[in-house]
Amino acid sequence: MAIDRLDGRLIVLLAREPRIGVLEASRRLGVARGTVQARLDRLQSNGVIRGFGPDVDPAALGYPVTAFATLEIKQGQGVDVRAHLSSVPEVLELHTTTGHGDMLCRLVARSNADLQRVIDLVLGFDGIVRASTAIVMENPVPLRIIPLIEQAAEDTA
Amino acid sequence: MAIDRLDGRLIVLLAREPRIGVLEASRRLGVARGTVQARLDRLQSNGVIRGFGPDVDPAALGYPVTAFATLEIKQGQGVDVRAHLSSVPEVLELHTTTGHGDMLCRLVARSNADLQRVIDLVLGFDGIVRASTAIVMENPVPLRIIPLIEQAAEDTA
DNA sequence: GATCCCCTGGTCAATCTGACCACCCGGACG
DNA sequence: CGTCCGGGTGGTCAGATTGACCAGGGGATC
Repeated sequence: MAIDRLDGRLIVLLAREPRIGVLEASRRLGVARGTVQARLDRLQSNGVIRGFGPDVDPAALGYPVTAFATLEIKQGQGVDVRAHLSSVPEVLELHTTTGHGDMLCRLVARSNADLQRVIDLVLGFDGIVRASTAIVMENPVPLRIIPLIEQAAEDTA
Repeated sequence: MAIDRLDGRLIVLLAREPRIGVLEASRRLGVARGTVQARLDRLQSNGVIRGFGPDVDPAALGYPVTAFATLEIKQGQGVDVRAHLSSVPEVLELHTTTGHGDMLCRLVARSNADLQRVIDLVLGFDGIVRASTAIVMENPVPLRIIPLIEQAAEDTA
């Protein structure tokens, strides 16, 4: 979808200060409130903005350990493995990929020791041939979207 | 932090229906509005809920291709590599990890062809010895937090 | 038994929302 | 050249929500 500079500024503004309402946003952006409302509606129906769900920190919840596991799947077991993995709460996301592994998943655990339990849970399923796990030490760039927004806004404009 | 069942239900409710306000949430949960307000305040100051930023879909922005790159870094170049990667908008997150690679990053691109440009951008920096990229085909489990919340709420309770 | 913390149920003024409206502008088009 | 149309502007409106209070009730703890 076309994201112009105003859309970009609006999203960035919302990302930086989620609490501000439509009215305040319109003041900051120097446009009429109706404009901001219309843009927001459009961005949401476009699917550019999926929603404003709470941003939960697993670490604060007691799951400070993050790891990525690359899984190799037995031919034809894909569907079952997905179902299995999606039933494990500690699996935060799962992707099927090209390359060495067949799937990549993000895990969290209460501790390094607890990670063993989680990995056992994940692997305790027929259909997974091999797994290799990388524990996250630092997170120099936390999941972000602002720079991409800004680039998209520039590109379109 | 301690997350009891009420906190859990509150977060899940907010995650499912971000639009509802404190008042409606209190009705749904069957507690007083002040209680919900107090819980929310606590969760936010605890850092359990980081905020309510817009949930932006890179695909809808024109970046439908996602990939994960495992990077191997030349000894002592870590800091510079991080700075370099954080300057690339298409790098959505970056982790330092144990295991085969030294870093893992999530990339997006406008197309498979464009991914080449992004990878060249990422690798166009002295200090990265080797990189292996896995393109995401499907995303059977999109980044989620609800199941973990529910488990954490039960564990504490 | 006394104390403390949390939740309850109520009120209040201030604010924001979502919905309208008439009007104006620039670009596209016949 | 004139017209149409989408988008932005500035304004109003009633209704809903927020954030701030308060006194009181329980339950848990010591």
